[in-house]
Amino acid sequence: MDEIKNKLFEKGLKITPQRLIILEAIYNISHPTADDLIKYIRKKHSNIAIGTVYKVLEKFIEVGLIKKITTEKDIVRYDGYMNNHHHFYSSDSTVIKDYIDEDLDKILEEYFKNKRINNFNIEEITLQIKGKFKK
Amino acid sequence: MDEIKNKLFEKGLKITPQRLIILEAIYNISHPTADDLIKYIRKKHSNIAIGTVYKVLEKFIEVGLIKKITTEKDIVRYDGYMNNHHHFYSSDSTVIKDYIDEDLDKILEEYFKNKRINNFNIEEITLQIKGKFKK
DNA sequence: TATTTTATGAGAATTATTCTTATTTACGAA
DNA sequence: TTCGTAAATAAGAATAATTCTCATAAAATA
Repeated sequence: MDEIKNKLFEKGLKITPQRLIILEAIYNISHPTADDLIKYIRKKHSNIAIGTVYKVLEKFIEVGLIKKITTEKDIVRYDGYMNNHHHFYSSDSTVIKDYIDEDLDKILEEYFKNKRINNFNIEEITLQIKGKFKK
Repeated sequence: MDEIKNKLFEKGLKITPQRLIILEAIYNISHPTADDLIKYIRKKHSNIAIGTVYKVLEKFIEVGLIKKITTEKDIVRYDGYMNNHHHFYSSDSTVIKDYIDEDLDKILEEYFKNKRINNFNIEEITLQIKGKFKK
């Protein structure tokens, strides 16, 4: 729990019980929706407000503690893993899995450096890999 | 307009005025939301029902006429361009631009063929390239 | 400890999407 | 061409996700 406290501190955020609980929940659930987080948190802390969760998530994004994940759904998902990585998306369920591949990142970086896209400043490249998980 | 009629026919869909109007609108707006489409369509055809637009979009996806685009927002965007392609996402606006690059597609296909990801059947790889458009 | 700023809770408001039901329409068969 | 039927549409209610408002509470810091 002190690690989490530290993360808030490093980003210059005030340390509140709600923020500690929410950040820990993000680390414990894979790519959660706001609702996933609320349900998870309310098992132990029944009185956290929904609006608070949304506000805290927004703040975390602002300071770079978490990111939104892109999906096709009208629901937002969050990701607490901040190193560059990609995602496998199940085409027949809502499961999303991280895919970390630094070799690939280098290949892409090199590719686009040579490509010289001239009207766009690339900040980040993320692959969405759609398909089916084998059981 | 006959091309659009033909697209519906090829997919075995009944040809209705609403479907023709909606599909044409999709081709005329870049990566529209349902609301973009409704507003655009209602300029000329004020009596199309919102529910109809959603149902038609769903049907179009089902038969492979359009796709949903992944975004970070709790709003769904649609894309009528069905060849494999990637997207530039503006990090300071909602603008999305297509990026077509068959060389890159081949490189990625090759890369993942060699990589032999063993618990996942890849169906489609899409790059999200985030950054800023230069003015 | 007092002060000030910021965060939180509660619930109303808003927005996007889905659902329901009655009516209408497209289109193949007669 | 007309008819029958399954499918599509309109209208609006219902739902779900998110944002907003504002009064209260709690952090940080002087």
